[in-house]
Amino acid sequence: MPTTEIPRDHESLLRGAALRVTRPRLAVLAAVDAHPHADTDSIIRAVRESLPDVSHQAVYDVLRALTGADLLRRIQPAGSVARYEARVGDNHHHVVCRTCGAIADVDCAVGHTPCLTASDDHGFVVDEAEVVYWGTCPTCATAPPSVTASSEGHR
Amino acid sequence: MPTTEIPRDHESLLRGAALRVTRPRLAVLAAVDAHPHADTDSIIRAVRESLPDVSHQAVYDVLRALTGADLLRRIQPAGSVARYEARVGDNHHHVVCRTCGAIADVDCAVGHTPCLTASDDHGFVVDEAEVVYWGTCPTCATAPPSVTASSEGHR
DNA sequence: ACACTTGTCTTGAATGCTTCAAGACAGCTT
DNA sequence: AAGCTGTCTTGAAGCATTCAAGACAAGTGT
Repeated sequence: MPTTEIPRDHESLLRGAALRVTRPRLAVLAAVDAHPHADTDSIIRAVRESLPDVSHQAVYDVLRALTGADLLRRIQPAGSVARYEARVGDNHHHVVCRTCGAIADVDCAVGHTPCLTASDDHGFVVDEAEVVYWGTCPTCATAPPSVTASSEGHR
Repeated sequence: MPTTEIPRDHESLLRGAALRVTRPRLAVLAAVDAHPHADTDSIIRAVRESLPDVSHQAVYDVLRALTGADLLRRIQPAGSVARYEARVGDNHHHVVCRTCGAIADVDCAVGHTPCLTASDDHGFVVDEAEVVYWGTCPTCATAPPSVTASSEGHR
């Protein structure tokens, strides 16, 4: 994973979305590519490895611009901060660990937006069905239940 | 049927969950019953109509206790604050309006936890599948786009 | 009934993610 | 190269939620 290389891929992505090509934007795209499902803070730290002086505000701004242009996807499971991923266009879902918050991708079980059909949509015009699988990741499942971690669920 | 009460009343619900019966808790249960999908602030205001002096902290605490006892369900669509509903036990999902944030219930399309089977669970032990349908509610669909709303972002 | 014990509520403050605002600056077009 | 427009920097505020410690009341046993 050559992080020093300037990926022309990202540049054309930005141009294709009619967005200006700036170093913070390229760095954010690279950071999200390198760290899927990373939260904003991780992205900021990753970006600052190549651009030490970017402001957090710039990152927030870039993330919003890229999300609005459908170059990035923002996911936010309940109880978690905002996270971003570069996989867009395909409709895939996520498994979230209740214990540690780890996220993994899950391709749609049936393959072609099956859940999009709600039984009764109450007149809503539905354009997306988001599925979140809640469970326990392998690491937390095998780890011995610590006092602090196990009592998180209900006190 | 001499002494048997319908266990629907809130007091027996609390006792059944080994929780003390207090006025704030009864008021919170009543408020959530009256306002499905209400956010914390709405619940606080509703509770204070009958108990003007409850602290917000008490409501947060009660909501956490009731959620932990599975008497309430906490839902939190991305970009929204925490909301609570009294329907528990059945696995139903939600439609969320992108514009105004309105939420409506949707019974599971297939009826018996169908989405629980992920194509590849990455070793996660999945115990729940949460589905959120994103779209536009009837009100926002018919409402003419306001100046402020249209300039928010292009989508 | 009475006091005891434990969990609940009140008060007050802090935390942290995210956004707002105004000016400086740089990318893109002519 | 000049100008325009959108982007980045700086600084600070907003708001939902949580933490902490003490006061208080709901259950429980004598």
